[in-house]
Amino acid sequence: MDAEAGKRHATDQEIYEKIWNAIAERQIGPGTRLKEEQLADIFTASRARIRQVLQNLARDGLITLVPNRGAFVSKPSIEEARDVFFARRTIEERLVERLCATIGSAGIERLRQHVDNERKAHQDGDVASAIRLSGAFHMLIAELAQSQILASLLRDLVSRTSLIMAMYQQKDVLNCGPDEHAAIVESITARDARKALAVMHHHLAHIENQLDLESERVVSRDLEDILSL
Amino acid sequence: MDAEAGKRHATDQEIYEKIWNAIAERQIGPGTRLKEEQLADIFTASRARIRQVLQNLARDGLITLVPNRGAFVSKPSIEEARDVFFARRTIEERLVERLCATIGSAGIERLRQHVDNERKAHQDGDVASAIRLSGAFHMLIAELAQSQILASLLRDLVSRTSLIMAMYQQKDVLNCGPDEHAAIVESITARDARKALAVMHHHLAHIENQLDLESERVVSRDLEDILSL
DNA sequence: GATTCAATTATTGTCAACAATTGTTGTCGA
DNA sequence: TCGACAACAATTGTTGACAATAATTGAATC
Repeated sequence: MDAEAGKRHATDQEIYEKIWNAIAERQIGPGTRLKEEQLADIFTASRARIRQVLQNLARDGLITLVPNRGAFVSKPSIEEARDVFFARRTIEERLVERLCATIGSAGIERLRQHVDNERKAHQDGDVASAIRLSGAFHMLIAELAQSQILASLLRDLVSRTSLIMAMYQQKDVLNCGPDEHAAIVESITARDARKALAVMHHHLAHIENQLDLESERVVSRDLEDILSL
Repeated sequence: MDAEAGKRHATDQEIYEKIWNAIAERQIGPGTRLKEEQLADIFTASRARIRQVLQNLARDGLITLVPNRGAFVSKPSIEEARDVFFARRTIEERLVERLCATIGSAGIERLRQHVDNERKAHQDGDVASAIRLSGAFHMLIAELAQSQILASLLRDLVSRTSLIMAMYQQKDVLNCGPDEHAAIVESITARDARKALAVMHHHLAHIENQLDLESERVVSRDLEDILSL
């Protein structure tokens, strides 16, 4: 009994999440300008709080703050893109390695369930869900590996990856299909750390190799439509 | 011709750095309360900007923001401490591995020079410098490895490590002596990735094993003395 | 017609005052 | 003497207004 009342004031965290999601799910394209007042109107919050949130988003590399100009959704360069994947391999290979040693049956079940959901979204052609779940799979691995820190670091990297994909991915290639995720789960289940590490490496390399340096589409729809959900 | 004039207004970045350093170099102890107005006075800045800086520090885990209560220097639990070291091993092992493949003679020279400086501070009994340089060594490795992202992630982890040491390190054991750092440089110079990784692993494990779960000294001097340098 | 420069407008950066919250102190009663 | 309660003080949270800065428009000149 709090979620009604027309429109309650959103907390900083909620505003952050909304914008974060909108970017990570590629609803707001790279390069889009984010005006403070505009956001303040949308969330019925003061500019000061929006400002705080933007600062945080900038710290995660999702937006870029230009002094006296404002906030723009980041346009990662191809070098930054490769760096993101390097960092992801570093972290995620270690995570699956650890998972093989520590995961319990409940964890395995959660992974399987998740891949099933991914497969379903994929079959239904639900692209938005597919993208979201694909990122969530990697976050689930981090969560199960019980490293709070690496999980939070990876969270940022995954969202940046979405941004990179929005810019550089060839349009006909879908995200990562659920099959590679299934392979990862399989080797974790078998507790084969060597293989799990290799499969994860392959998976991330695969995504990276799909990058296309030419295309650079900009989406940029009206923010109001997206964020006021 | 700008550093005089009584006291120029410090930029946000500078304020952040000053506090960051004060914490990382263990001049401000864990648990110390950071009042906004107090800091505003010290830096002759408005509370709004201090607030912004505190938010950023909180995001890096250096301070903890309690709603309606204020900012406190974080007191990492022993579990968080172990997590930090796990994350550091993950990142730094990968960094030295890469360094073995990519470093040039100029980079090697910088590493050697740095270790020399460390050794000097160590011999002179200059504890403050020793602590600072010890952290800087790890940051130098990150910088030379040319991964912007891992470098910035490691930066946070190093500062958290300082905090952890301030809380849990047995008092007579010094930081990490320069010898282990020298060993790391040596194996990098030899481009022996296997060994470099092992030495780095050992080095971090060594530090972690020195942690003492009992002691929990709180320093907490007067902030004014520290930050107004 | 194109270019430079000035005036305008829109947007961000900064600040100081006000509101809300929390911790504390002092008082009253058992 | 101890505990509960109420007024107080100290600190954070929020807001709105104002100043500084950068983009834009329009006019004048070549």
